Amino acid sequence: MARKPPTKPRKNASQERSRATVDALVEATARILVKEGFEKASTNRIAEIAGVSVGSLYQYFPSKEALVAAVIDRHNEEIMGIVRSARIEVADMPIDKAVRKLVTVAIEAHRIDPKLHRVLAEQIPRTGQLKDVEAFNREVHALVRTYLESRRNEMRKIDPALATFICVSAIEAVAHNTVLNHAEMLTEKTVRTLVDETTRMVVGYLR
Amino acid sequence: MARKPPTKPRKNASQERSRATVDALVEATARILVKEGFEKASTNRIAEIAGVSVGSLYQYFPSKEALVAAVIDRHNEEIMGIVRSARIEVADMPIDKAVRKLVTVAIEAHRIDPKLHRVLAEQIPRTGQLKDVEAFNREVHALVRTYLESRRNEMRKIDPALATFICVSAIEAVAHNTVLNHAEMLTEKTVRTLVDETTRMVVGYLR
DNA sequence: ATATAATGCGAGCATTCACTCGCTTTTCCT
DNA sequence: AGGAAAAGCGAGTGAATGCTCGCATTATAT
Repeated sequence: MARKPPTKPRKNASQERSRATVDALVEATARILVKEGFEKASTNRIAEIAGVSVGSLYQYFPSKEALVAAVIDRHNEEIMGIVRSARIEVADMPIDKAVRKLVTVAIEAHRIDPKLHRVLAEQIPRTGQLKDVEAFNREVHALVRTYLESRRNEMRKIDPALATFICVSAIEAVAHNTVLNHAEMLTEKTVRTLVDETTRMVVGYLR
Repeated sequence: MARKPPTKPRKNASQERSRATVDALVEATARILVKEGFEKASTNRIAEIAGVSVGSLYQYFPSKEALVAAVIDRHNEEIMGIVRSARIEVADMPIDKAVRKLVTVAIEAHRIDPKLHRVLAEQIPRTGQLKDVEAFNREVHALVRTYLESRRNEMRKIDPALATFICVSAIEAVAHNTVLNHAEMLTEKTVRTLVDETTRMVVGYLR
């Protein structure tokens, strides 16, 4: 992500300034993606919005793709933060409570920055970044699978990997479609109903 | 889709020739998308592969986007054909049989042209075409909802629109992820297990 | 046969855009 | 203070690409 130094930096140098530049670039990219869409996100424009020159941009990001990847990563990292802590919180809960929590978290996670989420889902051609996204996906699966394995006694006999695949697919799809279709017009009540129903489906399936 | 004629055609003229051209263009677009990806699909290249000149291309398609949209439409139409006939077939079945059929069909539909499906899902920036895809989506929902409404007596008390949303989301997600992750390495047995499990989840949820 | 419309052609235009490079400014270290 | 490295600059380059336009070829009608 950072530049390849021609020689090693003597100390930490003025890292402050450059980190601010990097942040500004990523932030500008995200803003353009949300407000004007992927097509308008040219490197020149990103640099302009970031208040930085194109030259500086290329000092920190080897390509436009890398910039978009950074935005995706930042967003995914935010989501994973929530998911990871939910996984911990859920560790000692019985299945019905746990599933409810996970479903809630899934919807919450998708609601972090719905506009950005939408752009990432609809407009970004996944080329190369696929590996990163897949990694996050695998982590989610692993997190859920270990939980299910720890609660085998509350469940019917079923392959944990398979159960994970089905449950995660279903939960994610509901969360995803909810956010995409109903955008930001989502009442508390609607969300609760959705959570109730999805929980019911998943719990009913597991045992 | 067709050109705007400067004057009305006298008869049906040599429509044969032009229809062949249009077909060749759409087919070439699909082939390039599958074999070389979206980025390589320039209008010049599409024309070249179709054995047609760029000029002719623009006689029938006002833009590159229109060409891609045609490919998407053709693919969606193929899928909808299967789904529509499944809906009819399912009309008089009880819920468990019907759901099983619909789940099977969902996976089958996604398996029609997995490579194309993957490219469309991963690489095509949805800009403008959104409306079309949304229309297909709405039709699927309508098809399922009318079925559920006709079987209300076999189900617990539940809002049909909500039930449709949850079931369709879940089924589509399983089908989609199955095809995307496991590509074309899918044994009959695996598919049957997947169908069994998904059916179990959905039927259990509905009643 | 001749006129008219339909279809097809493809070199080239105009534009966009990712990216480079030579240079200046800022920061750090001694 | 002075020198070196880090950070920043932005006009310019080269390549790609969507699309046009004037002309050529083929089909249809009279």
